[in-house]
Amino acid sequence: MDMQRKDVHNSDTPVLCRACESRHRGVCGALLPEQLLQLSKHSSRRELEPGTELIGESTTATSYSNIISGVVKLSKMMADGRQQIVGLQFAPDFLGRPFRAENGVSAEAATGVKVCSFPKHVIERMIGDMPELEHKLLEQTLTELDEARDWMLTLGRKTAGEKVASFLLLIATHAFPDNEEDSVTFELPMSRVDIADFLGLTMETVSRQLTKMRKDGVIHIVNNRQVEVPDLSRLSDRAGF
Amino acid sequence: MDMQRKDVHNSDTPVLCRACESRHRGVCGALLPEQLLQLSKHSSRRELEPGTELIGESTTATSYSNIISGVVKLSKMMADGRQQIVGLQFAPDFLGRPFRAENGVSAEAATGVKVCSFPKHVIERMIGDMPELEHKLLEQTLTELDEARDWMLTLGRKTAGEKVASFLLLIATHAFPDNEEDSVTFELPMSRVDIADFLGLTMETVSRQLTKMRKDGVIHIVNNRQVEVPDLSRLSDRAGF
DNA sequence: CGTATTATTGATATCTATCAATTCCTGTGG
DNA sequence: CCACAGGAATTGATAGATATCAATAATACG
Repeated sequence: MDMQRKDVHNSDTPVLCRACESRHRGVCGALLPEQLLQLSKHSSRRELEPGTELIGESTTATSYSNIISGVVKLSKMMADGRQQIVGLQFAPDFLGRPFRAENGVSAEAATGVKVCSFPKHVIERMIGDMPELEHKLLEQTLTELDEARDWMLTLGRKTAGEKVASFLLLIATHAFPDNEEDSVTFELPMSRVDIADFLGLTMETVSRQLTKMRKDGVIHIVNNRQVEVPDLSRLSDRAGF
Repeated sequence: MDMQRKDVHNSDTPVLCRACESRHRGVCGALLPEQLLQLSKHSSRRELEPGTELIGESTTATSYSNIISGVVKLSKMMADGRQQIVGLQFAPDFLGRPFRAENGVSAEAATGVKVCSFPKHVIERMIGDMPELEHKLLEQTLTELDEARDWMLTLGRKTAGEKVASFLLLIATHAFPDNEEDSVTFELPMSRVDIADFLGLTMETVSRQLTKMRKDGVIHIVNNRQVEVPDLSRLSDRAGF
């Protein structure tokens, strides 16, 4: 079931969208050129530095965004400062919660991020008019729910070593969604502290596990951020699959 | 925004639904009497013993259900047997994943459970016809996603004591959604092993933490399953809020 | 009642966190 | 291009929390 619509005549497509990498992906993929035009009238593209906050944990969102490129981290914090990253969002994910007053999580650019944003009321009206759009939203939400539950297993039942391997596998598969090779090289989208906050560990434990995997030849650490995995199936084994 | 429709004339309502506790709740609340009639032609009520499996982790679901009463636990298992409960579902939650081939989780009756089930294709056709129904589904999915992320914080960053307190609080609030009192007594819907699998702990640790809370006067354990909480705010403090 | 299951309690082992140095990158200015 | 500063990451020593293994106690059930 392919929801994407290809524009036969580019002239129908709004200027802003014409060069957009996500034109046919994510929620925009569900829109007709005419609807896209409507939306694009109110939308704006922004580039965000790593660390920029997009959404506060208990603020009411006034705008929604499509991620064009980069990685956004969603996190929750306890009163005493303990933090847990509850999800990573990649292009072309949709960012924001229609019909929900509070967000419950804060969203922050992990890497440099390009987004296309539009005001809350515009998208909500369009959703009311277009079942197709709401369907797309349900699809993404179901996917996020599956990912959240997968990660609950990781957080609750895996050892530190398995957790770190699971994280590397997650990044590797998202960086190269349809990779067929055994070997991949990729850039980690975040610091050791962030990785620890995603895995429910400390920075030191993450570091030690990375070192261990390096010594065992499962990974090669090019520099702090670049990692090479010579054999994905060995990494997969380490992740507990 | 109240999605429920009250039937002015009961005569419109199908016999099966007339006495149903969930008639105006969950997905059924979004349906008109005539649509309800359509659905009820293919639906059947079942009562399930504790421990009955509703959905297998990697099986394709052929039917969907509304929970009328009781608690259903959703869980994931690793190859070596480690288990993690990734969610609890209470009435009037909807059980099943439209548009998704695999379930990814297994569902099992934690307590005795009453459900109202209908075949996959019936509900999927109705969803196509009724945006309202899909909206309801999106709402529930968003709620489940929020709950999953809350629990990720619990699993990743809370201590054993905080985890057990969080669990008791979860059950207390679901058993009595609009309780105003300080004090509540309720029945735990599952065994110590299950609680441990939900919290990412061992049975022994759960037991020790319960004993500790009992000695500290935060809870009173009537018997293995019955728990009394004299002061919910003290429990709340223990949960890390 | 007596038996089987479930839960508690105890002793010890193991894993991860914490605290404390280094060491390694990265980026900047000479 | 090199030296240096500051942050990020690694490594080491130790403490603390939870798991594991084992025994006992309580509860549910026939």
